[in-house]
Parts: sequence; structure tokens; C-alpha cells
Amino acid sequence: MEKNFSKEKSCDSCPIRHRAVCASCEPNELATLDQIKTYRNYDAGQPIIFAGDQMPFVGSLVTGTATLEQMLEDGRKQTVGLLLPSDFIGRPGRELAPYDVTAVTDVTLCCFQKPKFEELLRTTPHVSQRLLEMALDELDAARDWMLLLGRKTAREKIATFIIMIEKRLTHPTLTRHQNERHIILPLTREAMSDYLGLTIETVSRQFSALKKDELIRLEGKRGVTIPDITALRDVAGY
Amino acid sequence: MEKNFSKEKSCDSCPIRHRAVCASCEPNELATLDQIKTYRNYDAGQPIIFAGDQMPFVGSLVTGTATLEQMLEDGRKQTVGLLLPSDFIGRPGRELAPYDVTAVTDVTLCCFQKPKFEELLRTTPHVSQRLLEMALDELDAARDWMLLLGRKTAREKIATFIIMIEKRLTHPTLTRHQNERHIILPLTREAMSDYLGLTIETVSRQFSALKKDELIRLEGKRGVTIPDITALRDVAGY
DNA sequence: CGCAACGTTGAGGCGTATCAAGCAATGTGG
DNA sequence: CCACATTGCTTGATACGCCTCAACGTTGCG
Repeated sequence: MEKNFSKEKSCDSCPIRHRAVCASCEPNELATLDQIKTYRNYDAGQPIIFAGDQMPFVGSLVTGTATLEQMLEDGRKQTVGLLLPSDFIGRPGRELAPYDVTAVTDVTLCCFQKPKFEELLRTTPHVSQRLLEMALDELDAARDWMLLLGRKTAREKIATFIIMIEKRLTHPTLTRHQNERHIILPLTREAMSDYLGLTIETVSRQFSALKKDELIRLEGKRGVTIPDITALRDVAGY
Repeated sequence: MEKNFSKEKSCDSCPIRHRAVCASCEPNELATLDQIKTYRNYDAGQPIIFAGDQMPFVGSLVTGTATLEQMLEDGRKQTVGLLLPSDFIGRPGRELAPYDVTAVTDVTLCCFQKPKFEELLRTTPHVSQRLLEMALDELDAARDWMLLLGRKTAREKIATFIIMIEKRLTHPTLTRHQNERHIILPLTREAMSDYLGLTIETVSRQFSALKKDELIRLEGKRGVTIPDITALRDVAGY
């Protein structure tokens, strides 16, 4: 498992350099960040943060996929955020973690000690502006997901999820045949069910139904080919 | 209907002075805000902003209640945010409104011209810090609502909603008998159903059921007495 | 091979949506 | 002041989508 990042890597070669919280930093600001950053690795399935615990750090997800999740006492679980490379983890100005964070694939984080990062926020407007921008984007994403959870059918939920993953994982430059797309799902059926407010069985059934209607093809457990993405977009209700 | 604010009111006597985006402003910063603010009034039911339209201003809700809502083509609607006094409306750095904003009671806004407010954000760290803080709070609220929409039963949804309204509207100083509370619902049954991802009929039935179980008493259409708020909290699943 | 983890499929039940009727409060015009 | 319409809410009967429980299939690994 050595596609992980070593502690010595510089920000210049960082794959999320231009999308993460550091995106709009000047070279000198980047140098400051460079000094206080540490990489951490987690294996698939490992917890990263527990809800209610002290948060030792904030940071950016560099590689892999993680989920933000919330539970009810009786075990019902809802995933409230999907963290992909460049997403920010943690909240400056708050002691305790509000949600569980779990690695769903192997994960590398670029972490900053919280007090030092908060200091930076006060002195580096580029960082605090970028963080506000990212927080507002996440707020929009959360609100879009509220429409899905509250009003969409199981079929629409699955279609919306596939479209969303395609949008976030596919490079816009690499267009294949006009409308065909191919993705590797970053989540298991169970993780998808927690994200979509469904059961694992319903997720499975809807994947089968979309396949039967030739809106998707399945390759193994994780691979999905979308022969006509506009057709799938119609099913998603945008 | 002259509980509305006149354009001449100063920030000193503003009811949301210490909770809104201006909360941590110094007197001189407040003076700047004072110069660029305008009050606007809307009647109950009136639209404030349409999704997709140019946003002419940003601002704070001073009095009344408004909703942020999103619609699917076929008319299904989901309320994605409840705006109460001190909440911020609009997003600096974005041209178009992402959601419809509707006044559900008579509403007064304290508006700032967008370009001038954005200028202020760059020059007044107290404002941008406060805005980040508020955005992160809203993000947490949206994520808590995702748990409700994705995993809670209709009964739990109604109980959670009542608890949430009680928390946001009741002054913490004014405690009545230990566990008894009284609220005036700011929303109609229909607006509640859109917020909770239910139908109006289900909302009505669950209110009746909670009443039958003596967890609430209903006074007219909008009044609710909660004889034992801890009991209701148990029903809400917190 | 045997087992564990993940996924699929089927049968039946439950909770909420849908459709429909009626009630209470409020407003309107003759 | 009364007939009538309107709006917001409640209640009932029925339908249906998703959940629950259960069995089975597939893949990967010790």
C-alpha cells in the first residue's frame, strides 16, 4: 500500500494544490502552510474522527474517499457528507467534532494543527476567504442533498448519485464518446444506502432495474458504464 | 401592519444587533454598515428571491420568517432552510440565487448592496469571520436535517421540528414551569410538510397523534403547548 | 476447500402517499 | 345579517413504494 504520501512531499507536487483550502495562496503563504502540515494515512474502513471527541487537527483530504456520518441511538445511520480529494475536514473555532469521519478507501490527509491553522486564518485573508467559499459550496451541496433525501424516489436517488459521482471524479478534459461515461464507485452498496437514506437491498434492486432498462451497465461490483448520460440525467430529475 | 422597520432606524436599537453578521463589529465598522444598509419589507406569502435570478443584495432577516426552497420540475418541493431573525440571506461572490426565498410571515430585511458588502468583507475581518462562523453553523444545521429527512419517521420528524422551533424562538431566560413550554408555530401545515419531506395530511395526523398521547396540546392552528419537553425530546430521538 | 464479506433476489408487511370528504374560521356581497 | 365561497386543517379509505426478513450467489482469501 505505498501509493501513500511521504511526509516530505512539497506542496508544489500536491495533487490538490489548486482546489483545496490552499488554492489561492501565494508562495510565501504556502511556505507557512508547508511548515505546519503533516501527512496522515488511514486504511479503508478505519475511523478518522469520532463524533464528540476533541478534534486534534484540521486538514485536507489528499487521496481516497471518506464519509461524514451521523447516527441515531438505535443504530440508524445517515451519511451527511462525502469527502473526496481537496475537501476540507474539521472546523476552526470548534472544540469537538460534530460527526464521525470514516475512511471508506485508503486515505491520505494533509493535516494542520488546529491552533496554528486558526492563527493563520486570522493573518492570511486568502485562506479564510477560500475556506468561506468552500463552506458555502458545501452548504449548497448539503441543501441539494436535502431535496434528494426528502423528495426523490429510490430510482431517482440512485441516478442522482451516479451522476454526482461522475461529475466529481471525471476530468472534464477526458471526454469519451459524446455521452458515454465510465466510473468506479467509491462506495459499497451499504455506504451508498447510508448516503441515500435507503436500505442496501433497495440500492441493489435499483441498480438492477437501471441495468435492465439499459441506462447503466455494471462491471464487477464497483464499475459502472453510463451509455447515455443525458438519459440518466433525465431519470435523476436533473 | 406597522410593526415594520422604518429606513431610519439605527443599528443600536436593532433587535438582531448581537446575533447577525454584524454581531462582532466595532462601532466604526457598524457605522460603515449603517451607511450602506436599506430596509425592505415583504408581506406573508410574497416571494423575496427567485432561484436563478440575479441577486441584487445580501442581508439579514430582522423580523418574521422566510423559507429557502427548491423544486423538481413536476412540482415536488423541499424546503432546505428556515430563515429566522438574524439569519443571513444571499451569498457573497455568487451572481445567481441558488434557491427560492419566500416570506412565510411578514418579513423585514436589512439589506446591503452586494458589491459594497463584498468590499467590506475584504476590508473588515470581523465581518468575514462572523460570516464563516454563520455559514459553518448553517452547514451543521443542514446536516442535522439530512439525518431527519433520510432516517427519521414521520412522528420523529414532527417532534424534532417542534423541539427545534422551541429552541430557536424561546428566550433562555424565560423558563416557565420546569419542563413546560409554549410556542407559536411560524409555519402552516403545508410549509411544515415541505420542510419535513412529508405530505400535509401526514403532518396533520402526526400532530393529532402526539396530542392524543398528551405529548403536546394544540391551541388554535398555530399554538402548541409542550407539557414535558424532555418527553418530547425522547420521541424526537434526541 | 471453507469461510467471510459483499451483493442479489424474492415474499410479505408497514408506513406514508394519494384521493376524497368534511369541518372550522374568516371574508364577501347582496 | 345571512348565504356562499375560500382557506387551512382534519379524518378516513385505499394504494403503493420501500423496508424487513430470508435465502442464495459471487468473489477473494487463509
